[in-house]
Amino acid sequence: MPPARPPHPPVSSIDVARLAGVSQSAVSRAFSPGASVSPKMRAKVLEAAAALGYRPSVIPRIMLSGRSRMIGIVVGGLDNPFYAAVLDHFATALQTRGLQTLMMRVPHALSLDGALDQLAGYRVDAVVTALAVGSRQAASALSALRIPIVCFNSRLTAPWISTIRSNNRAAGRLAAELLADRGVRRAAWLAGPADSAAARERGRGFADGLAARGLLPPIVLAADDSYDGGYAAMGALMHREPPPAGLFCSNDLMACGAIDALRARGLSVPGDVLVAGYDNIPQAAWHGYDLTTFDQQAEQMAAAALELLDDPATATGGQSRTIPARLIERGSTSGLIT
Amino acid sequence: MPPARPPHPPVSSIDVARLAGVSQSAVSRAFSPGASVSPKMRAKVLEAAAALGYRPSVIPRIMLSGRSRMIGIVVGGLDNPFYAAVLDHFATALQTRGLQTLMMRVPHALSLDGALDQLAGYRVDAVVTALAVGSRQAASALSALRIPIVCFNSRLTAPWISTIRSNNRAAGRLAAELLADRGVRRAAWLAGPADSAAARERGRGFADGLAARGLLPPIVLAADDSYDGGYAAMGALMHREPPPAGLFCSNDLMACGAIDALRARGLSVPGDVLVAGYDNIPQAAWHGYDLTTFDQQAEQMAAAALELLDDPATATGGQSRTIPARLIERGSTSGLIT
DNA sequence: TTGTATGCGTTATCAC
DNA sequence: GTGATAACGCATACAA
Repeated sequence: MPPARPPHPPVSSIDVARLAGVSQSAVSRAFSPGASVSPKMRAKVLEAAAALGYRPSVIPRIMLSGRSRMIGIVVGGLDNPFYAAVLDHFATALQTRGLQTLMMRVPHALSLDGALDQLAGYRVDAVVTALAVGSRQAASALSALRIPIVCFNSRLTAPWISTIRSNNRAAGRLAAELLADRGVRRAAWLAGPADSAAARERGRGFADGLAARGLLPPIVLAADDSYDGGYAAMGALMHREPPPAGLFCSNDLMACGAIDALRARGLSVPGDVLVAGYDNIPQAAWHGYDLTTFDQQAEQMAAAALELLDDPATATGGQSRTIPARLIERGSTSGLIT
Repeated sequence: MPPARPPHPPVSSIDVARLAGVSQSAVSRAFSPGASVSPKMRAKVLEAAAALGYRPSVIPRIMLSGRSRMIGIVVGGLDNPFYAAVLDHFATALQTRGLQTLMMRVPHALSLDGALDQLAGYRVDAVVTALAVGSRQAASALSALRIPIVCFNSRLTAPWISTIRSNNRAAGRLAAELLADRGVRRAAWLAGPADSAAARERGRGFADGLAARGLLPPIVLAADDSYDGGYAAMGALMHREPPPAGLFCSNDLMACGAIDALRARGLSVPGDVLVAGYDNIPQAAWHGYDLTTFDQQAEQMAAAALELLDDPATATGGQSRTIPARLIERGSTSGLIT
């Protein structure tokens, strides 16, 4: 028994050739832009193709060329608008170049290699991920697949693995200086989950910046990487002690939660507390938050990733590009405390 | 000259067979779960495969089986958290079943057929889209592709095209009743873009519900389908006349904008104006908005779509399923106006 | 310009 | 349990 075919098999070039009374290669040529076909032949083929509803399959092309024109993208949850924006920009950029987006959603950073195994089976030309590659051991497993991989905001580079990063540490320093300039003497750092290297760098930069101004180290709050996490952490802090005058959050989602927690306790932002975040998600610009933040410029990150992948010399990995985060100053840090 | 191959061709089963000194079919069997291979043979093959970094390609399997195990999903912009959530749930559901997500992002609903042409070339097993199929003419073009298509919130069904809908009209009525029960005598409807059939139904239901209570028809505000659209439309209304006591918005994003516009004018929600939205995006639950809304239950919509596609009898289209929207009552409609 | 033949990497069938 | 072989749909080198 032959392998089970789908109930409605797609029309093949042979079907079209039969109907048009020509060879199968003629059909192929009629659909190939630069091929040598007489206009008459092309017309005959296209007519038969239209009658049957024929679409050339790219699958055999993948076998012949060894390139699928599909790029795998691995994301960890689109409930954070920043990741949704990254995916959005990336898919748009890929389509402009005639590439497809094979998307995988993974629950944890740990499942990255499992996802990559599957993507490798589909022979994706490259993989882009917002997830960090945790260990050097995981990296060598990925290197073994010999598929170009670009990570956003991961420190690590390796054969076949490149990195696009935001200048997290400098941004953290800048946040500290901004708050200090506004008169903040006592600041807090709302840290994300411990496994994010990028968030750690932002926190370190923030502490550096405070120290450079002769201020005390920040109160460090650990929280879940979400609106609720920011809300809960800020609420918990205020049970114990008076809130600091300045708050820097490892992302905007947490910052929005923190702001709402402060306001729920009757405090004003920026009247009583200045707040800054990171990512510049759309909600940061909403009038209810008007949040000062750092724009990671997702569009440029996507462009940089494709640039790395386009060039055979850099596609084999080991590259690192830094896209500077731009400070977006808004109302949440405009209150002047003196 | 043979066709240009990529600089680093993937390892094939023949390479593994050569290294292990076995036949190529033995390699295939070693990687097929239920095949008859001796443990010794399997071990030998797996060792050689690991040494070379071999991953079986699914591309030839697609050619033989006629099924790619890829589902195309066409979305129109992830800046709306609702669409991001739909995509998120869908990708998760697909992965649970071992299916891949081939994502396409299209600028306008008009480009749906262009996107489908490309997806057809990749021989996706089905297509799911949150975009509405505009005309019956467009539908017949899609039907010709003979690929199962599931549309969210489109009215139209056709051969190969099924629909998963929210009970928009009933929800609109319910919104009207809720506001009327709270003492609203004069209400407004913040309509989305004209091309959304779902939004139109919500508005019609809202008008129906107001009429059933003997109230005047709603003030209709046309706006862009976004936060800024809601903000601008609400702001413009207040330039002309006093705001209505109740507002129903065709989606949450616009509702958030409208709330911020009201507050920017010194009005309170829900103190002065009651507001309800649609979609139950995460931001609706944020404490700053606390927005009453209708949950479209994206997870169930995704499940229903897969159920339609799983059954060969329903995969060929013409089906319609309704997932009831659940009213989520929050603080934005809690003010009692008497 | 057009037709014929070959190969891409895998699975299924058949003979051993 | 194992190896040889056909087939999937298309693009290409070559022959006509």
